[in-house]
Order: sequence, then C-alpha cells, then structure tokens
Amino acid sequence: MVLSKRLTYWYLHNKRDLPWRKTHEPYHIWLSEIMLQQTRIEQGLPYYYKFIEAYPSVFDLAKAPADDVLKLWQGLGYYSRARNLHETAKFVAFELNGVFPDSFKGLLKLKGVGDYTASAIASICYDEPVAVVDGNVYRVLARIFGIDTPINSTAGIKEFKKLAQELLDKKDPATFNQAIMEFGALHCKPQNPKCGTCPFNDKCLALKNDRIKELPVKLKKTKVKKRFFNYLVFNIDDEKTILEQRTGKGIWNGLYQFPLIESNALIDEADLMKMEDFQASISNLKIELSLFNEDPVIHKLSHQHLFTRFWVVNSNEDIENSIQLQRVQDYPVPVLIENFLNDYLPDAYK
DNA sequence: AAAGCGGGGAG
DNA sequence: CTCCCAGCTTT
Repeated sequence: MVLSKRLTYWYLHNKRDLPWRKTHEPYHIWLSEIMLQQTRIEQGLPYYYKFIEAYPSVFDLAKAPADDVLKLWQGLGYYSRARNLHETAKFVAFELNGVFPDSFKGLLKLKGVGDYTASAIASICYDEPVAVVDGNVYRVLARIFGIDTPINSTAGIKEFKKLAQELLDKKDPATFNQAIMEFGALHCKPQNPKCGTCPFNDKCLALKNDRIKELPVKLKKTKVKKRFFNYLVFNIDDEKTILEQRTGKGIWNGLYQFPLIESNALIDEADLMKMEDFQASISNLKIELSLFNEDPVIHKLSHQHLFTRFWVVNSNEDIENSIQLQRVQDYPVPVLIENFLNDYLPDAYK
C-alpha cells in the first residue's frame, strides 16, 4: 500500500480532537499555525482559545492596540510572532479587505509566514497540493527512508521538501499534511517511538538498520551564553514604580520590564552603586537599596541563561514616568518579570 | 550558512 | 542535564 494511504488510515483512527480541525477559515488556520511554530500543541492551545475569544475576526485583531496583542501572547515566547501577527492582521484587514491570500505564493509574502506555514494554510484552506515540512515530517521521513542528510542544512531542507512533495496525496493534501505531522507527534516520537505498533515497521529503514536513535540528523547545538541582570524595582511611596519598554533586536523586543542594569558577573550593592547606568537611573534621587533575592533567579532561554537579581529602590521622591504598582500587571512582560511580580506584589494588588 | 529568538515538557 | 517543539527573520 502507498505511504499516504497507510498514513491517512492511521490518522483517521488516531487524530486528536483539536479546535482548528473543525474549520477551514484562513483566519483561524493562520492564527493556529503562527502560534504553533516551535510550540507544542498543549502549550499553544489555551492561547488559541484566548485569541479567538478576544479577536473573533481578523478585523478585531487588526484594530487591537499592539500592547494588548503582546499581553495576550505573554508567556508563549518568540514574541516577534505576535508582532508579525498583528502587522499581518492589519495588512489583511485594511489592505486586502479582510481576505487572506488564497495561494501558497501569496501567503508566503505575509510577515511571519514562511514555507511551512504557507504550505499548511494553502493545503488546509484551499486544498493546494503543497507539502508541509515541520519537525515531525523531518523525523518521520528521515526514519522511514533512512535519510541522514542533516535536516537543518540547505541540502537537507531541499531534499526533505522534495520527498514530502512527492509523497503528498495531491487529491487530499490537507489530510495528508496533518496526518504526517500528527503521526510524528504521537507515534514516531523523538524518544521511545512506538515501532512495535507502527504501520510502517515493515519498511522503515531506520528500524531495519537499528538507527532509530540516530535519525534524524541535526547539525550542532548552539552554546548557551550567561548574562547577569540587575533589575531596579523602584518603590515610590509604596505605590509607584518604573517600567521601560524593550526595544531593538534582542530578546523580549516590545515587552516591558523594570529598569535594567546588566553586569559582567554577579555583583553586590557596592558594585552596583559604582555603575554609571545605575547612577543615571536614580539621578539625584535619595534612595534606599534592598536586595530582594540573594540567590539569583536563573531564567533559562534557549541560548541564554539569565542570572537575575531584583533590587528594590525605595524612595519618597516621585520620578518622571512612574506608574502605579497595580498597573504593572496590565503591561506585557517576560515570564521572568511575571514570576517576580507574583512573589513581590501583595495580594491586594493582584 | 549561521545566528538569534522563549518557554515548557519529556526522559 | 539534553533535546525538541505544526519555524521565521536577519545577518
């Protein structure tokens, strides 16, 4: 039997009941696909529900303030996705009269939509025969066909896309694409794949050659960089503080945080007082410093470990641009800040 | 071609 | 601890 037939048979009997599988509306499919980029379904699911409730149509999303969108995205990570999501919503709503492009080529032009996402939307919404290649597809194909070309090499990306496109059921690309991904997620898993009950265990080259654990091949892991964050949590008359919005190309672009002093190592109060950035932050204020956490919080990102200390800067003099402490939770903040706030803010403020 | 971008779950 | 997740963009 051809691969696509076995795959779709497996899919029909094993697929999960997911909300975006009840619709072919481009807005909902697009929203789910952006959210699920590099994100597990279990993690993205609650966000999907939140977004379709807050923004039932692309027009609602387009009209929303950027900070509201980021706030709703808070905790999901890769925040450029949220910024691109909003940009694309505005483009579709205001430039395309709310109608999404109806082809792979057209979809590919949208911000935040790459080869995978354009293929997913085009196949699911418009039955266009374009194969998706996500992490699941790489794994399933690498194993069944015993391919050891690195999946994140230029050659690998080309090779796997070509193979997936050949295998694709051109008559029902929507089902095939979702089937191969679901199969990778539930059956041909990274660890402990269920080879014993696999519909392909008669032909899988990786199983035959005992290479399940080697495939797929992925090029080198990046090394983690250590950074040292000192947040200045201003406490003005026990009612106000300062937040700043992150800008630029680094982590958490667009999110808010307390004034940050970054150092090259863990520092004490005396070191902090000597730093120019710190002196500039407090200007001529009369302050009293207290360290909130002696043991730094180690916030782990994919490529960085952030050793973080929160310094409470008490003062009775007001500062320009200060905001009410209660208002802090209205701003989109990194999980690192959110966790701190849950420890720091009295219950009355939450 | 390589680097950068989050947070969380599984083993 | 390591690996990886319905990847994309920038350099």
